[in-house]
Order: sequence, then structure tokens, then C-alpha cells
Amino acid sequence: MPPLNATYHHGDLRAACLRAALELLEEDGSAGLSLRAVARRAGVSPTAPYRHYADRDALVSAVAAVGYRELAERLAAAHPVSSAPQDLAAVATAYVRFALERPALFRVMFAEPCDPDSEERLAATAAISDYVGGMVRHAFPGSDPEALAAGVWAVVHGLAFLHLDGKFDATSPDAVADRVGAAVNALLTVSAQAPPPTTAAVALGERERP
Amino acid sequence: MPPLNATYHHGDLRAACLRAALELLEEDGSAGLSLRAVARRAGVSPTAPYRHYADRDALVSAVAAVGYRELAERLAAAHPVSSAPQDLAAVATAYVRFALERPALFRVMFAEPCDPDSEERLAATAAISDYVGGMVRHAFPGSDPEALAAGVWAVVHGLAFLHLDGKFDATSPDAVADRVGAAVNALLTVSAQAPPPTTAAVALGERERP
DNA sequence: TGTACATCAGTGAACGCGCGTTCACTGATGTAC
DNA sequence: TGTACATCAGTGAACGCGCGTTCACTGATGTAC
Repeated sequence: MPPLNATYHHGDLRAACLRAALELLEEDGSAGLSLRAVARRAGVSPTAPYRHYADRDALVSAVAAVGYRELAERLAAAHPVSSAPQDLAAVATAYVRFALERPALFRVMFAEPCDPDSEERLAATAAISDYVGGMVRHAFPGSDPEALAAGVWAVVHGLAFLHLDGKFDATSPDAVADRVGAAVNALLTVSAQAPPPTTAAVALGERERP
Repeated sequence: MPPLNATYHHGDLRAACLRAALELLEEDGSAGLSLRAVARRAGVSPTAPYRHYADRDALVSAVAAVGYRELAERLAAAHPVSSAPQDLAAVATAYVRFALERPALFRVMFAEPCDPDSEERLAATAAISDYVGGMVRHAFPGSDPEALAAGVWAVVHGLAFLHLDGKFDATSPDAVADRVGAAVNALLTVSAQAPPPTTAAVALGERERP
């Protein structure tokens, strides 16, 4: 069980803690992260992690940053940065699938209070935001990109959490994918089917755009 | 401090616990609900609530149910059940405002593991769902109502949590309202501005509708 | 190449905390006669 | 109207738990001469 280089000096306990934390989150989807549990898993005394993380929040922030990076990879794998409107459903599905496959990690990323100054965490969040922004800008050049990016992120994020929290049935991955795709498409096509576009556009414009 | 009827027999400890729990959530926006804290607040021994709630989960479910009812009221107040498309932004804003004003309650409603069989909780969730469904059906008669309702709920829910978890700046209520309105409107108008509707509709239709 | 020593990265005991829940109990209430 | 008694709704001590964090410590490592 102890790795080959299991010396008194661990070698890279910082990375080992991160790995341990991710494993624990993977194994118990509803677990909260505890420094002690992480130390236990890393095969180290409860206080050893303090050599590498100032406190629990610092560890949580580092874990969250890893999560953001992996989510960004998944999104990019679902579709490269420059995409067309019809790719949106695929990206949405990838986002929700990530949340459902790694629920505990996803919760840590979004629902844990954290060190607000953690640079790597902020950078990782920004990467997600940029990805969505770039996609929107490219796919819907005529739109208000900032507003639309917020809307798109909100849709996928909301779908993820509503499934995660049992508001939508998440037992069958296929059904989830169907629901996500249908919801996204319904939103993007609704104004075409609803009352005459101009009417709708005017009526909705309670916030003017220059 | 003790109410007039503060007898040994409390009178209505069940309701008092509920009230105490809501107060605690109101006061500390990041607090978790604890049975002991609720008992303390109700001025009663730590074990007294067990006369009225089987366990912590039962209390949490009851609290969540109250939250759902209040949220439903807020939405209905923002707009009656039958609404037009242009009312959607107002309802969305009401949803997000509720989340930001009562963050701890909102988290209990959605992020707490709970008794999945709690009838009052299930009923209260269904009420929200029905409200959104009814609104969508009425405002967008041509749409796939189920898919669109899911999409709309997801948007507002995602906006709520992204603000709550610091992904969007939530310091100014006005800015939040603007962002929510803009995001909703951007989503609902995007297909009118994007590539020719028919193209988009076909391309997006990876899920056929009868 | 060998030795002295500073630094580094761990250990392990201990702190105080709040939690959910159990248990045997007791005082208050209300009902039957 | 008064009394006996069952039931109800609380109390308070105790259980065992895991947590974050501190502290003084020590064994391993690496560097300077």
C-alpha cells in the first residue's frame, strides 16, 4: 500500500493530499471534505497537511481549482472554443454530465465557502466563464454577449443542480441528456415560435440596449 | 422573553421549532441547521424537538417546505399564474431576489439532503414546478411546455446559485436585477437575431418532437 | 570523503467544540368515575 | 365537585463521534567546510 518512495519525508505530500481529497469526493458523493480524512487517506498524521496548506479552506480552494480545470477540459472536449449554435446542447450535456458523475467535487467547486483570494481558484473560474463567453460570441454574433453568456451558464448550471438535488430525475443518463438538450433547444427556439418576433422583442426590452 | 403561555408544556413546540429554525437561517446566512441550535433558540432542552420531529432530516424537510411555500408566494406576487412572455424577467428577478435575501433558507430548500418521502416537501416542490409550467404554457403556447418549463426553471435557478456562490457579483441588488433581466431576455431573443430561424431550428432539433 | 549542523517535514498528544441521538426520568395535563 | 390515574411533553445526563487547530517534539535530509 505505501508507495515505493514512502519515506518519512513523503516527497510530495501537497499533491498527495490533493489526490486523496479527489478520491474521497469520488467515493462518497455526499461527503464533505475534511482535512483529517484527507490526511488519513494520504497515510499521514492529521496535522501533516498543515505543512502544505494554511488551513482547510486553502485545501478546498486547491481542490476546487482542479475541478474547474477538469470541467473546462470536458467542455472543450465536447466542443472546441469556436462553436456554432447547434453545438450548445452538446456542451450543456457535457456540463451536466460532469456534475452528475462527480457530484461531490461539483459541490465543492460551487457550494463550498472558500478563500476568495485564491488565485488559482479565481483563474480556474475565469477559464470556464471565458469558455462560455467565447462560445456565445462566436455562435451568436448579433447578441449581447455578456448577457447571453450569463444566461447560457445559468441554464446549464441550473440544470446541473436541479438534477443533482433531485428536482429532476437523474437516474438515467440518457433521460438526463434528453432533458438537457430539449430544455436548451426549447429556450433557444422559443421566440421563433411565440408571438411575432418584433412584438416579443419590444415587449421584452424593458432594459434598453444602446 | 418567554411567551405568556410559557408553561412546562410549551403549547406548540412544533411550530416554535420551525419558527426558530427560520430565524436562525435568517440571521446567519451561511449556517447549517442543527437540531440543538433550534432547541436552544426555542428555549427548550436539546431533546425536546424529538417529541415533534423524528430526526434532523424531518425538521429540515419541514423547513424546506415552508421555504417553497414562501417562494411560490413571491413568484405569484411578482406575477399571477397566467402571464405573458414579457413577464418572465420579472418572475426571474423575484426568484433570484428570494435566493439572495434568504440564502440559508434557499440552500436548505435545494442543497440539503432530505427525507425524500416528506409529503409536504414534495407537494411544495411540485407547486413551484406547476407555477413555472403554467406560466410557460400560457406565455408560449406553441412550445414544448415540459422542456421549456425545465429550461426556464434552470435559468432562474442557475442565476440564483451563481450569484449566491459568488460567480456573479451580487453586492448590488439593482445590478443583479439588471443582469437577470438581461440574461433572460438575451436567451429568449437570441434565435431571432442568430442565423435564419429555420436553419437554427433544424440544426438544433437533434431531438425530434412529434 | 567525512563530519557538524541547520532546516525541513513529519509525529502524536491534546485542546475544546458542537453535533445527533438514547435513555430513564418527572412534572403537567386532562380524563373517567 | 373531587379524586385516581393514564398519558403527554418536557428535562438533563450521558454516549460516542469527528472535526479544526495548537504545540512541543523528532527523525530525515541536505549543505558547508
